Amino acid sequence: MNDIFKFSGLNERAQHLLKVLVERYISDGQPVGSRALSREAGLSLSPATIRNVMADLEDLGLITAPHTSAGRMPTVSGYRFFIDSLLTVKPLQQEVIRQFQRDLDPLDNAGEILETASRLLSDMTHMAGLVTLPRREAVTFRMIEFLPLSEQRILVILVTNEQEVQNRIIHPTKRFSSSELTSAANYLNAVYAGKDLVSIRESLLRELQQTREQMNEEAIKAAEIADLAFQGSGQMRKKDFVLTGEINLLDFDELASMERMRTLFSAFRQKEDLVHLLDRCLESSGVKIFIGEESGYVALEQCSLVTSSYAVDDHNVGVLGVIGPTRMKYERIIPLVDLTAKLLGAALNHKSLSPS
Amino acid sequence: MNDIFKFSGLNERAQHLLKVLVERYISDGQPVGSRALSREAGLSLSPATIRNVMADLEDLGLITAPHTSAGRMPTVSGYRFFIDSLLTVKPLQQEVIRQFQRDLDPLDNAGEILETASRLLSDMTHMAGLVTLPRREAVTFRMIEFLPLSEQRILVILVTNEQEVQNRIIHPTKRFSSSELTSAANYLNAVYAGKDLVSIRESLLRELQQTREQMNEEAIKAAEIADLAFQGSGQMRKKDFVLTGEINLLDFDELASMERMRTLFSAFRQKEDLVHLLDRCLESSGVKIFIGEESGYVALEQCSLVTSSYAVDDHNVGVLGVIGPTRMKYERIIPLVDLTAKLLGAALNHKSLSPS
DNA sequence: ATTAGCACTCTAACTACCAGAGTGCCAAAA
DNA sequence: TTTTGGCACTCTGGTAGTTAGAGTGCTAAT
Repeated sequence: MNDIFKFSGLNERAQHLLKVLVERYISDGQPVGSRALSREAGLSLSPATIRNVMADLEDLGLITAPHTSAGRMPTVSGYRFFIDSLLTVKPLQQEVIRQFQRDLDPLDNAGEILETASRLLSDMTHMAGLVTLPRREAVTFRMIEFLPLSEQRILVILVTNEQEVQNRIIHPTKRFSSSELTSAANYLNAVYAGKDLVSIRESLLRELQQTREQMNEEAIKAAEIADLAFQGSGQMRKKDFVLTGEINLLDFDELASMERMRTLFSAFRQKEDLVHLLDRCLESSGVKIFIGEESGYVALEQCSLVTSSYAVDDHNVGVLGVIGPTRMKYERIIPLVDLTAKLLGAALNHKSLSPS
Repeated sequence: MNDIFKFSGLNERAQHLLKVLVERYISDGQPVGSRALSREAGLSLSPATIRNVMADLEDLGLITAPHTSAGRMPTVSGYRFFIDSLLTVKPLQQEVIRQFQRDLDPLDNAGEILETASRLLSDMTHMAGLVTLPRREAVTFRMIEFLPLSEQRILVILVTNEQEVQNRIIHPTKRFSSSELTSAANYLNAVYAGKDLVSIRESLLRELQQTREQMNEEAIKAAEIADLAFQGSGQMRKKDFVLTGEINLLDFDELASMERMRTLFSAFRQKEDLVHLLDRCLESSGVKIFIGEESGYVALEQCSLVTSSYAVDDHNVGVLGVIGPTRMKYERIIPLVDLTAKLLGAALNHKSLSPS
């Protein structure tokens, strides 16, 4: 925003030339020279004039030349200004929207929906698609069920708010009879339905620490087994996000050095940094863009990240987006990400729970 | 085997030289010349003599030279002969074995065990690790449970033979009361426990086609809902195998052309070919090796695949292995793959079911 | 059977050398 | 004052030539 202010002193013409330059660079990846720009811009100005303007743009740090006798290419600031003020996004074709719906609508399990959203993103953009799992703080308890498998092993089925079913096997030290289990389940279902998992765990711990006499037999048993059952149910997420189409990134020659790829792929593996970056997008809605180093992570140098948060019940619960070379067709990518976020939210909203 | 026969006419000395040559080539990736070989082989033969032998080996198609004035490197037949007759495998260090056990033992869910096995393979070998999911034909039914979620949605929990729990949501057209559901579950559990899923489906279909009068009310209801529940339970596998450490492959310069990587990675994506190849390993036990084009798939050119099947209850149910450059340290990789297969089988054997 | 010697070949690395593209600047034109 | 043509300059990328080094095959001597 500061930037917009700073650069808005640029006259129409300079802005227009910058726009054309960026577009041209994005579409063929070569530094753009004054000749090419003069032809392209439709302003009937001679290359010499263009050169003057380009020199100004370079002074402002918006474009740069890899060496004296090459054309110019946008800097990060150049891209930023282009995206914030110059870009004219392309409305999506109806057909695309319909296809997204066709792909997402029939699914009725959260895992597949996320997977499909990610795949749609990567397929449509030919870059890497990325969808974080919906965040779990808001997980509320719906019902629990115990199935005795053998003497010492009990299968716990935990149904949470319309999103998913968790299975877990516990090995209680005490023995529980089949009827004790059912009544424990009944008790828990009655008392805790609708509460969120974190507070349930707290309350269970409290109960167990209380002097036992105050509680009836049934409640104690229930609390004991429930304590086991809920253990670790909070942070049981093994995955942080669904990433698809990483391979597409091999196709971009600006990224296609082995070294780059290696760092990029290990960044995908490590996840922490990426997750942290994505979490920062969770707060506010709408499309966000990180250009190259802007993200603050070296691995993403030369890459841009276009993200949007998605919402369930009007709450932002996750973030999705695409990762690709800085030199990407933003005017097309942005609406795609936006659309996907909206449709993903919608799909999760009225769909039901699922196997993971 | 044919090959062994064919080449066994080679005298001791030629075989020994071939062995040293292959080892040397594997360890530094450069074609090996007569000078180097004469030094390395410990036979106190002059380079000239070595050259004569090398010429013979070349005539037999065991080694080849990339151009006139380079050393020789093994051909596929050369590798084959080396592996089948010349290789001396290194016994594993106790420490390694213990680490594998440490990593695999504490896990109690099938998914994690497979994942860990694959990761162990890729980490220890610095190549790509691969574990197919245990095959499902042998899945037997243990118990089923129905949880009504809402009017039209019922959560089905299907527990199979110690391996895993499947969740599925069905939308029956008829309404089922809570007690109908429990009695249906009881009925199914009583009748079908221990049978395999395929035959259960068949038998269910048969029952449904029979004239209804012959069956009691309960059985009909149960059959109807069970039919829904078992639908698609056979081929519900979304994944065919667990693949880890693909990224490691970027580190090998013989594979590190973008073009190679692309074809390789799309082969991983497509899966069919790879799965088909792996399935061929399922029949027999023991370590199998495919060198380069031997596999019959172009994508694996320049790669070798070292596999072994793993068994549960003395039945081979899956295949695991590593994919890496043809130029890999077989004497170390082979026992590693072997060990992993054995330990994976063991871990699956006495471990219990799991969330997927 | 082995080896030394030698002529030969092929690669990889370095140099030199344009041609092409593009720039910056200056002075003339508008 | 803005625009433009002209010109000298610079940098890259490709091509050609050269050379050192590694390795070979063959022959003749051991």
